Amino acid sequence: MSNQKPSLPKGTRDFAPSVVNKRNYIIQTIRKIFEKFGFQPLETPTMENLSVLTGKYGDEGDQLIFKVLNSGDYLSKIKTDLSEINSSQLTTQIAEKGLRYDLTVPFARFVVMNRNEITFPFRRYQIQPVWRADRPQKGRYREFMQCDADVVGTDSLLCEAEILMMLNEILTNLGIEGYEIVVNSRKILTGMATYLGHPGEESALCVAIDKLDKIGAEGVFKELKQTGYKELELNKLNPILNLSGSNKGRLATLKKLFGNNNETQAGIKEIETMFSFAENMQGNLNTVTFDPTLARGLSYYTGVIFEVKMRDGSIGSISGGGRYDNLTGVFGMPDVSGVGISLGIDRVFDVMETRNLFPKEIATTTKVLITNFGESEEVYAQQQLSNLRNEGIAVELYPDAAKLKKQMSYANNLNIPYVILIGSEEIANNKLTLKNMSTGEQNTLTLNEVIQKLV
RNA sequence: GUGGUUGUAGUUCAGCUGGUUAGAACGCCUGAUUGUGGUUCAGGAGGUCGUGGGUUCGAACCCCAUCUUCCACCCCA
Repeated sequence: MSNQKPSLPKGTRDFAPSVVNKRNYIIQTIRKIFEKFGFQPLETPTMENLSVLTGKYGDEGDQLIFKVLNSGDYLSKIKTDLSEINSSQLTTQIAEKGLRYDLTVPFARFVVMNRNEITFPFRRYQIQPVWRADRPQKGRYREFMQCDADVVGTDSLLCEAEILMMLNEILTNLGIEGYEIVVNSRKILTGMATYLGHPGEESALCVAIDKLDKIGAEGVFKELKQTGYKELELNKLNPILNLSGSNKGRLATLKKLFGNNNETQAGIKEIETMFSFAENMQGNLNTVTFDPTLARGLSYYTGVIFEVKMRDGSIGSISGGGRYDNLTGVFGMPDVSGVGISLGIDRVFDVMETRNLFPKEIATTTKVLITNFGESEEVYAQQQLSNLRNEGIAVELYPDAAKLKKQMSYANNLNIPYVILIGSEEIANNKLTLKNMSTGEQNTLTLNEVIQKLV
């Protein structure tokens, strides 16, 4: 038999038990908070029909969708001459399914398909992996986990305000500091294009203006000139790029600047309303920055947009989202407004790992190891094992009568917090010796005393 | 998708202009310590140098291809 070297597809990873425990810690924290805000869980299939996915993420996005080859002898079913078609035409003939690219579009599809069963407004959260055929980099994987919370069926800005609250609560609970929730409105960007004399051309503006941090005002201008913006028009952009002061001050300045530009004023109003709702709920707005140059996000956003980034710039955004007024429209269900955010737990993980933010005790789910002294102690040990499990304590008995040193280092390496020693003395007195592995302290106790300490 | 970069022990990395048996630290195993881990000490095991070709008397080192890693662009969690 030939010896083949095992390997993993590019951009995918195994998660060892200690890593899964850390990821679960993040997921549980997020889930708990999503549920506290009234969101209900939803899961959708790994695969969607390509007709559902295609065209929702722009041309670039379409290319990043992993396609799933049709089953059977798909080649024989091709009707056209292979030499006359290109790869993308071939793709439509041999692949009708693709892997989920995000959780928002499958959610929209679900809402449309189940519109008669759903009670609106519908709040759901969804925690599942998604796949993108992107070129991997740090914090960028081909398979990664997204945690989404969306509300559809209302255009109330209460939802946006709640998103700010949830993000704060999640990140604070995880112990993450130095993050910034950046907000803007797509309407402000649309209005900005009009204001600069290019109505309806905000996408070029968005692409350029979003890079302000990276390439500076000159870079933005240079890029916009290439797409048809003129020097004179661009000068009007300066006061926007140079906004300073508090969120309220910036909003006020912008309001004056844009005068009777209705689109922009509507966007500003949205942000103001969102802020005041959050204030009513005692939300912390110190972590929130209104930035009219934030332009990230997928093409379907129409209202407020969000992005969470680390102030030290150590990683790309850890969360993004916004309001989309017509996502269900493409599936034949118009006039349904939705808003949501997506947290990338792989990036949250990377931030927490580099900053050592994971509590030590989550490294394992096992609470206690019972040592194995050999055949004569086995019966008693197995009984105690069962007694502890019946109390809901996560416990394992070392399966072999290995040297105690080996059993102890097993518990130590796996970060199991307690060890119970059962030898002839313990059996004779009907007791257990409980050792705390972090303090080294140990006591001989009755079963009930042990249970009280461990529960 | 475009351009660049990386790959040597379980892990992180040395390895000179191509020249004998490829090194270190940490980890692992054994013992000091037959009822005590995390510290200490003594000893030991472990590598087809990512993979496949090529150049050469000779390749971890040079060339080509391929996979992988990371970076920039694009885009994004």
